[in-house]
Amino acid sequence: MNGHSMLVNVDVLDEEKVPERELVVHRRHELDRLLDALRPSGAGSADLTYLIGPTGTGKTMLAKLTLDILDSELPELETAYINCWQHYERVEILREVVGGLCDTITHRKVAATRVDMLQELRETSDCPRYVILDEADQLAEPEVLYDLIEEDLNLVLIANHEDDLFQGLDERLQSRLTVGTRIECNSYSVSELTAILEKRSEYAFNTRHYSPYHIRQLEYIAERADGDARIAIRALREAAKHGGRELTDADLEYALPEARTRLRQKSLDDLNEHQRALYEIIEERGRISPGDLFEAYHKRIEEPRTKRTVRKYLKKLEQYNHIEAEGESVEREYRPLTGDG
DNA sequence: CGTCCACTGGAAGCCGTGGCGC
DNA sequence: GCGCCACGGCTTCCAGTGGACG
Repeated sequence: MNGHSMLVNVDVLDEEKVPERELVVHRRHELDRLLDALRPSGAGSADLTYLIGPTGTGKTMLAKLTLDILDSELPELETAYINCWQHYERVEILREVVGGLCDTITHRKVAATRVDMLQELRETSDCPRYVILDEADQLAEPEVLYDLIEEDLNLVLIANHEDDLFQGLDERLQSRLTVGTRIECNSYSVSELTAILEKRSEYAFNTRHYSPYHIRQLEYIAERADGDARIAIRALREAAKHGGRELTDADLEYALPEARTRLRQKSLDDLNEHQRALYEIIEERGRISPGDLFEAYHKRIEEPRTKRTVRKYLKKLEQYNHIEAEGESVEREYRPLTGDG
């Protein structure tokens, strides 16, 4: 890139970091809509907003950025961000919500029952409160939504597909949930992704002039990223780390698969050795019955866990979209999921 | 049909850890 | 420093489900 390409701001190429507002190029409309939807209108009625779209389309970024902006406008508001992949049981979610919203360093952190926590929420309700439930379609017990909308909270639900969100809910709750604002984040087009990358590299490399060659490179990354901004941004970062003063095509060829592996690896890192062994076996076999899987796992690990625990691990792997379970009972089979999302 | 078998996931109990009050 | 106690990770036990087989 343009003579001296020094990476001056790595954070800009961190797909996890919430970017500055001016870095947002292709979600400005959605950002405004979300801000409008969430800004306290005075009515004080509980609000419900949906952010729907595939992975890597800026949903989490939008939600977090919006709360940052609102927070700077009205510092007294309280917010909680919860990723439902990490926490997906009813009490867990409530605990996180209470922890985030009620900064009362609860003397009784004990009080772990649902009713107690709802009570706690009710007692501390004088300022606007916002709860983001990310990956909300992963909720094991969507009834928790019922608890939350009862409590005059502003809920932002993030999910890939809206349908998944409503599965297995009783009609009463379903009709309560259909009233919210829907904001869709579709997959980025190649030109949108290119624009995002241009903006990012402008800040990351502190340069404003691109050679046509450089633009062409960003385009190339964008073409290969499947509309997923995380992959694109990560790839640019890997390329910058790999390359010298100027990015070469070889840097890009290295960076693209590297970005995917890294992103995948990052979620695999959350697994413990048992979960990883199970995943590896499933990946090696391609397709395996629970019995064979347990047997193979038993051989591979020195101190294997019991079947019951293994089942919990497998459930977790399913939650994380690393594997997929098919069929029931004796016909059950596990198989790996490679593409993400 | 009834019985067996493989499998899932809920419930309860065990135990080590870590925070808290004294 | 000591004892208490809740919590999380794990196990054990079990009810429920659905295919296979006599």
